[in-house]
Amino acid sequence: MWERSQMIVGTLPRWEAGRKARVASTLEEIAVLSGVSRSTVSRVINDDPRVSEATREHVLRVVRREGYRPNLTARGLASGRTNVIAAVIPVGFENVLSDPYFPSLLHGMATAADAQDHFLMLSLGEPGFRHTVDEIARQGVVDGVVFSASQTDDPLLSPLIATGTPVVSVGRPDDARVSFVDVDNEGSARQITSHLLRLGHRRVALIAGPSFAPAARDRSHGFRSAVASHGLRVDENLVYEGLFSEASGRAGMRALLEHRPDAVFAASDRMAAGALNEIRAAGLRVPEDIALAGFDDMPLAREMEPPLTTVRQRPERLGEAAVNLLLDLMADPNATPKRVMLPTELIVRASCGSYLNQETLSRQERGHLQ
Amino acid sequence: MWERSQMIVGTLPRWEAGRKARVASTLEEIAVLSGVSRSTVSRVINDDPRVSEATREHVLRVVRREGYRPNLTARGLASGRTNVIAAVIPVGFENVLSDPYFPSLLHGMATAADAQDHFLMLSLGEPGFRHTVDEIARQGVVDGVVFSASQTDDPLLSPLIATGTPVVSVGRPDDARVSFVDVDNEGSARQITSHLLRLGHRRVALIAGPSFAPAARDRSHGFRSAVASHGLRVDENLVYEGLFSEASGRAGMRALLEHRPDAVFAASDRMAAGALNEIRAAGLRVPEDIALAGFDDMPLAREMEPPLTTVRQRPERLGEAAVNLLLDLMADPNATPKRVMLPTELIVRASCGSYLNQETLSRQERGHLQ
DNA sequence: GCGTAATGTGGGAGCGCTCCCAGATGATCG
DNA sequence: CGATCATCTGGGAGCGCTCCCACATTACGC
Repeated sequence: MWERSQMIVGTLPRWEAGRKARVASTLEEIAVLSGVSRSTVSRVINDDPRVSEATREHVLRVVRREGYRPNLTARGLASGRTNVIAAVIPVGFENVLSDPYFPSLLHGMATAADAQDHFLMLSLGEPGFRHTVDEIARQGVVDGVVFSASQTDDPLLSPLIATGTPVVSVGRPDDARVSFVDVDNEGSARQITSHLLRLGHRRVALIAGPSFAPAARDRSHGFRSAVASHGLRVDENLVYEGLFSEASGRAGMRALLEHRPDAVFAASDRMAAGALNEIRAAGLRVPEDIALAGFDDMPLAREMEPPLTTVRQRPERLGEAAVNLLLDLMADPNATPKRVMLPTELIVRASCGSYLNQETLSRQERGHLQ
Repeated sequence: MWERSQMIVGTLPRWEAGRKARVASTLEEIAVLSGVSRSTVSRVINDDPRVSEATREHVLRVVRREGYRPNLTARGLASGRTNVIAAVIPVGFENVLSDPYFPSLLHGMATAADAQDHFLMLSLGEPGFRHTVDEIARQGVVDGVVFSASQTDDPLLSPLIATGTPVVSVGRPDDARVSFVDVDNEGSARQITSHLLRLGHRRVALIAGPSFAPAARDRSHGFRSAVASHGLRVDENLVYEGLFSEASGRAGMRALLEHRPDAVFAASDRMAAGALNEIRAAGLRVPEDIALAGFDDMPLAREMEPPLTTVRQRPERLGEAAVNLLLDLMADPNATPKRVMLPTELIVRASCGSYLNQETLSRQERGHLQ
């Protein structure tokens, strides 16, 4: 039921259009005003050391007085660099409701870009968009691209690589040619699974992410490796492949329950939330009957009842690292592909039934890890 | 308690750098290859009608065969337009956790921009950022700006206007010179308040947004106007000014409870969520003891217990409308400022204690509204 | 004192486009 | 059949910068 208010288009009182403040707007003008050549002004603007201190000061004074700003388009044309980098965000990113992953990622990218005097251009990897990122790259608008990996081996990536534009992926891509930043999904999954095992659980189930996603595969490997290193073998009945979504978490838990797990590691917090609902629906309790752990540490994890033990990753840091890596790559165009792994944190909360206090547990785990 | 995995920087196996596919890359080259002049190719590329059909076809064939893309930087320098618009997102936007407002807004802007062959540049309005949007505008990188109003009269806005760059604000700004898109906050607030009053509530309280935010002021006016038009006067004890946040909603509700409201309109869903918690903590029930309504219809509203009656606004539509309005303004540089009001929907859920079914209520309200 | 650097500075060419004007061609018409 | 016009095409002049090379000036060595 709803009432719809109407759309209104109106006109505001006319206002004396803000005349642009009168400013000297070209290098040439500044040159004339300060009695030097265009070249010298250019050197001053670009912090070229081959300018005498006196000249520099004088020119800078004129520049400031006139409020001069170099025209970046002209600079781009002459120098072949635009100082713009593109951020490619995958399909349907706004549907990832209540998940601040992409906003945080973007924030990190914007921060790093700004700090290094670059600009961020947003490119959505949606089907139906007319301007794909490879086209943008080929039109010379951007110097490099941060590719925020879609869940699958994205069809946008290959054409982009073919343009020769420097690319950094956020999250390990399928294509081994591209540099990337990522968290240690495998190690983190191993760590949190070990945590469950050390608490005495023996039938630890896995609600995995989709196998086409490298991050999901890595987390599954970590899980398996942890189980194996505790001298157990993985019961395939206790492994379910979901889609990272809450719904698939529920479905997974429903399937797993009949095999009576005593603990569950869900490869995303959202799947863990779904699993929790299903466990409740079955009349069981967390953590008393089944221990539960997730991955991501999104805000949701803290707010769950009970709060969720999980692995914290920091999307903002990923974004910063991606941009910094990209800028490195751009500086040295025939550098070899690089990878950067960012640290994660194991966040222990009530959902795994740890009765040890944090101090103790911390010491235990450290001991175990070395 | 946490364990920190280490940061790792590694090198990937060297890969034969993807040589750029050999492509003709300038107008001049295409001109030579197709035996016409640079000017003619330019006309073809820009859909200029003054080209014979035969020539056009021929040139287009060559263009396609060579995979030629015009260099947008050069075009920008020559034409004075870059086809780039900036989106300014206010301070701390990633902190608005679990609120998909900005992602949706950006998505809408990106969609509209792409459809009209423009690019979106992201500019964060954070203190500490080196490159403010007015500077970006003055450097000639963008043709126009969509300013996503921060809560307060943003200090970034004035310098931006002074540059003479076309600006559209999302949400009514304090400055009357700028065009904007917005939802009808006042009308929508009046409507949802009337809804509460028509359900028989007489002591309807308001948890308002911060008075420095135009949207908050408008919603408060709507509330007051509805109360007045029902022949009641506003009890100032039943009005609390919050900050749109959940915490301020709780605090507001705590203050209001002693004045025994029978209904509460919170000017944001987050404040409504806070109010709900406080009502519960006081041992009261929603909607039996106190009816509750919010504003925004964020996902949270649907998931609350009970689900929240609220006003739905669509950030994505706002983003699209803002970009479209901006492009209109850019096309006609000395147009008068314009405003566009987008429709909202009253979403009736259980929290207001409506015992009427939706059909009936809908008819009633329609009758009442005309 | 002169050669040789080192240090500053100026000017030209050119980045790849757009935009304007001039010219060529053919159609139309009194 | 020349004048007039519409239609199409070509070339020049820039847009505001960077980058390179040439030149002027001063510093330093023996």
